[in-house]
Amino acid sequence: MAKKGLDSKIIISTAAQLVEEKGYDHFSLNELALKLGVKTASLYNHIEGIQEVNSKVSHLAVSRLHLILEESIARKERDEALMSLTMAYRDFAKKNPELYKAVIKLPSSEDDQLKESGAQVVEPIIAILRKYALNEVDMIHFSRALRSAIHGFVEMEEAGFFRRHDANIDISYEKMIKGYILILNSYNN
Amino acid sequence: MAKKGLDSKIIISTAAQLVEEKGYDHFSLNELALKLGVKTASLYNHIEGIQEVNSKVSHLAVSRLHLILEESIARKERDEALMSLTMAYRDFAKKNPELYKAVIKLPSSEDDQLKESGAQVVEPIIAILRKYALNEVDMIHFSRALRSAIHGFVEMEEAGFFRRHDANIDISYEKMIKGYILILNSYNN
DNA sequence: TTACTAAAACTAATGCTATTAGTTTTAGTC
DNA sequence: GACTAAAACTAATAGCATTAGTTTTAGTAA
Repeated sequence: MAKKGLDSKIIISTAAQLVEEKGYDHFSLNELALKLGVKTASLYNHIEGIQEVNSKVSHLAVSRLHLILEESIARKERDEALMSLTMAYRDFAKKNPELYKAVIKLPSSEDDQLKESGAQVVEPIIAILRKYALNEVDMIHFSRALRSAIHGFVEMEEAGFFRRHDANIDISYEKMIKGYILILNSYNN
Repeated sequence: MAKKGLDSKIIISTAAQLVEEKGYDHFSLNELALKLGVKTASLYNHIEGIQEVNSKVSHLAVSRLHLILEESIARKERDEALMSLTMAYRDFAKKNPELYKAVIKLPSSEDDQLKESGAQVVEPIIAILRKYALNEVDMIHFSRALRSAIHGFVEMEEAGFFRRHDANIDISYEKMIKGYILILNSYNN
């Protein structure tokens, strides 16, 4: 019963690990406590409840995605940067499918947090778009469409919606991105 | 304790109603039984378990969406049909946000069922695309991109990701769809 | 070195959840 | 009117999140 040196950070990163191992929908505080070598009730010395854990796991997921997106566009710009970012995004979702599910679940309650976290994914996209000749409003319209396409694609792919045909799925994705790049370049320059 | 005349159909449609009322994540067999005026255990005379209910609710959701998509393209074709279908899709998701969540959850276990249900949404889209000059493979690539964009958009909108700016969200959607129509028409004709 | 305190662990209990086993009632048929 | 199978029931189990109350620990002050 010695103090285990638990803190919120260890709890959340272990939770994220558990989410990836057992699946987002099968995460439980019991298993989390077990993995931490602690009784379930003891977790409540460090957390408010399970929804706080879920929320923080979502923020962790977004942070990791953000990091990867930033890395993907380092020393790149325009078409090359956009292709690199979108590939890195899908790669992240494929390597961390269960954790990625947490990204879309950022609880809509805590609105300010949501804004900040949402911004983490938009930010590198906007950074790329600034190198094209779009006005501010069109940039937002375009970024929404692009994020929709990327997120929609990786989620539907993971859910198994794109299994049916013999059309190669990597090519589908690449063609989709190239379509966006085409539209982007048509704005002028 | 008279027989209540329960059957799978009534159970599933009531479940769908409950999902919409209480939210997809707060659905329970207890509340379902309560709403049907029956004890929870009695449900098991008609269903295997909760995952069967979830699965069938998903199929119901897809069927309803399919119906609406078919209606939306009746007596229309090409650009007009595509615009109508995509607007109807988003409309459905906005009017039935909780039920729409069931659409993406078609359990990946039952593969054959999944193929069939997935097909229900692709089918009317493919029907429209046949009027354009795409070959079979490009049609599949394009339909994947389009479905990704539509689904991604409505899900991210519902999750609250598009709240930040003053760019009008309806216009974002319309511009996105018009982008796809532009690409589609560029294939030739 | 001892006493005190607050944090962090614990045990135990509550009320949800889905599910199963066994029992009683009902509706329809022979 | 008796029989049968379906469909309701009651009761119990196991797992879940959460809360209250208790004990232990680590660190500080006397």
